[in-house]
Amino acid sequence: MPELPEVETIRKGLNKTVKGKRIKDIIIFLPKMVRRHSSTQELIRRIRGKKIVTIKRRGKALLFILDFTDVIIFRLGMTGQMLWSHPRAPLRRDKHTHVIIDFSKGERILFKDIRQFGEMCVVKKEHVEETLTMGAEPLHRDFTHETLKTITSSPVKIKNLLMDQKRIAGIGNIYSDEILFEAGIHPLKSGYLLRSRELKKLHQAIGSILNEAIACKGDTISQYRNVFGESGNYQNFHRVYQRKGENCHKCSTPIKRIKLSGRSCHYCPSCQKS
DNA sequence: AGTACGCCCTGGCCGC
DNA sequence: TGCGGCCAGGGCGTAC
Repeated sequence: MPELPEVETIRKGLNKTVKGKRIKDIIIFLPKMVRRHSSTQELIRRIRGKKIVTIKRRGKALLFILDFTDVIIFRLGMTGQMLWSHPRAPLRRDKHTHVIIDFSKGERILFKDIRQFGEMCVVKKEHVEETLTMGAEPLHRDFTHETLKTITSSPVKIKNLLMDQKRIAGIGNIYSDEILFEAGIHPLKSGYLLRSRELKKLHQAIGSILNEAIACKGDTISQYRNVFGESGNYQNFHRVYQRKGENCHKCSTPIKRIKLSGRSCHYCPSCQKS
């Protein structure tokens, strides 16, 4: 389940491997992975022969900036992977490889996705934002205490606020649980009930947890791998996520798990007060 | 407006 | 070495 830290790790790997290179061809094995296009032919036509200027990230989306006007947007969904295959390596396509981007000398990027919730599309640079409709970037310098205060001025439960991509981009189920534990805030608390001190802790926790996870090269619960096929390490440092019944590291109270809007939600009933 | 829930989808796991 | 049933959830659509 790639969230911001996993996508950021993949982005770095892509910039190490295929930045500045020209796309020789793109092969779509599963047409439904391509969204927002009348035909895959149209998408292929716009990508083939183009150079990748750089790879950026917006929330959980990867942006391949092409010369001169287009951008390829990839969303990895739950189980999407972007795997780099070095030049002259034998092609290893399994049934979950839905898209292959070919460079020269057999160098490739494989877009794999077991559950097929991922997607890709091509849009003009100036249409990226309106296509994604995402909120604030939590690691950007303009994500201030005031930004967070505005975002959380709502009766919506704080866990849902953090996961709402239109408010904050890139935080999913794992990191929202971890961030709320770190900030000592109960997941069911309404955003507008947060006191100034809690907002400050939440703002700090968003930065520290996401950066810590990036330093670990992401979180490998099951499917996540970076472009080199390597796992991340953050799963070894979970404070609450998938630790139902285990003791809280701070107070030894068993971690609770509840359902919220169809998603599992983990927290310490003692450390996280409503 | 906020929330619940179904849908897309596959693999892992459980019970028999 | 089955097999049915359930679960995981990102994002979106729909219903209340």
